[in-house]
Amino acid sequence: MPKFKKAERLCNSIDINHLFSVGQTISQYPIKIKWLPAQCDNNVQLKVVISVSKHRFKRAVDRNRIKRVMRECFRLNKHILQQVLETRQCYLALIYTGKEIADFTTLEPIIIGLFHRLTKEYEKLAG
RNA sequence: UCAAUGUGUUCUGUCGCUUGAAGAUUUAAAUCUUUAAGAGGAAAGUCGGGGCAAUAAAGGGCGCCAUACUUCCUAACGGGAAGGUUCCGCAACCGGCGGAAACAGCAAGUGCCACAGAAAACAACCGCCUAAGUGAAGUUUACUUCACCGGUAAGGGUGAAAAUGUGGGGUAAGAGCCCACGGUAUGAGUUGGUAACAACUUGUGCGGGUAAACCUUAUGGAUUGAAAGACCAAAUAUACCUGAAGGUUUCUUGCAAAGGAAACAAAGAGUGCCCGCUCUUUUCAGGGGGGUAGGUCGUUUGAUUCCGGAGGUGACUCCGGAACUAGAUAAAUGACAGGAAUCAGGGAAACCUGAAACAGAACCCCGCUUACAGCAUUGAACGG
RNA sequence: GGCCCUGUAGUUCAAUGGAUAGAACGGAAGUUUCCUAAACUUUAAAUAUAGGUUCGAUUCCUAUCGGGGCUA
Repeated sequence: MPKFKKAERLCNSIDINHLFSVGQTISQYPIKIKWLPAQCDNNVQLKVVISVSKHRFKRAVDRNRIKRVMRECFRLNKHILQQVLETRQCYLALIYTGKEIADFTTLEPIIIGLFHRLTKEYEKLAG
């Protein structure tokens, strides 16, 4: 069963700053992904930040809604990345750049496509 | 339609998140299994007030800020309840009802009042009056005219606002100068009321407005906010202490052994020299304080919620019983699928299609303000 | 989370409670020119919203809605 525990979230502010300053970007409307190969002590393959801009969505209800939908998409589809990574590790930041509130049904294919692109990029970088 | 009050849809399946409890695995932590719980009436705005914490404190004054009819409620408040007064409205008078009020003091001081207007505050520009006083002229010799000195707020196209209204007396002309009836401010007394205040009697007064202008009076307020604060504590550097290794030079106490102090950087000093020994520097090891990353507590048992009874016009209070009810921290409370109830449209019906607001806890309470679909209840001011 | 400041033409700024809210740049129209630029003339355009105090509010007060800053 796909799960999403606290250990898979990126909470350290130093790591987050490093990811946003050094990491590489791929994007497809309305989602942008920053990613960076990393090394960490734990046995976790992926560490993720999910972010929605306060500037675009002023009400907290809307932001929570989008973040929950994005988290659900990541939870159900992260096996695509995990197969490629095997024992290696990676930091991710999912950023929502759209202006309207999106459904689960519209977001899921976009995220699957982005993850497939990301696997190709990662293999190019690694090997 | 508007306003107020109440309510703020719900069930099942699969997968997932946070916290608590129990059990298992293993290495203390992590993982797995079972089970329980998991967003609002405003969680929002951050506008008042309080708890709590730190800092400063022996107390007081000035300053600054806030409040301002009365009594009460409350932990407290700029909140609330009941009442009073003034104003507005319900078509005028009376009563009644509905609504609003930053509702102490410009009769303490200072400032301001554009334009217009004689004048915007110690009112004399025009007008009215020459009775009294002085001078001149005329003649009827005690009068007239003129001038000076004056008197006067009754009238004057303005303005938001022009000096208490009407009538009479009075006067040279006038004037609360006097009188009557009013208006209004205030002092005293009586009655009613806890009080604000009301009614009546009586004295004194009446040169505008503005305090959401400075200000005066009275009352209250220390400052900063959980990112407060308390505790534990990697890595790195290290004050200090102990032990081991380990020099040189100088001074000093002492017969000597030995001890003390200072400097130097790779050794120095102590004996005439060497070995040895001692000290210092230095190096290593251990301890150790403060403290960063990080973590724990603060943190959810409280001015708590529900039920019943009693008191009070009411806000609210008291008594008894029962219950434990989110606790995240780059931030959980979700996703998908299928129903039920509500509303709208279509349809004879079965049913089909669509809609469902405002909005997301962050230390905790009490209020206020603002937003709000649908449903329910209540109200939306009259007689003589 | 907490604490502050601020809102005026399209933009940047003025205006002691007092006449029709002013200036610069920009916009529009015209003059000039063969055309453009420059220059000149004219013109449109604003007090965030809603109440209140006052004779009168951009200014004073209250609430709401925006914008910005500080605090780790």
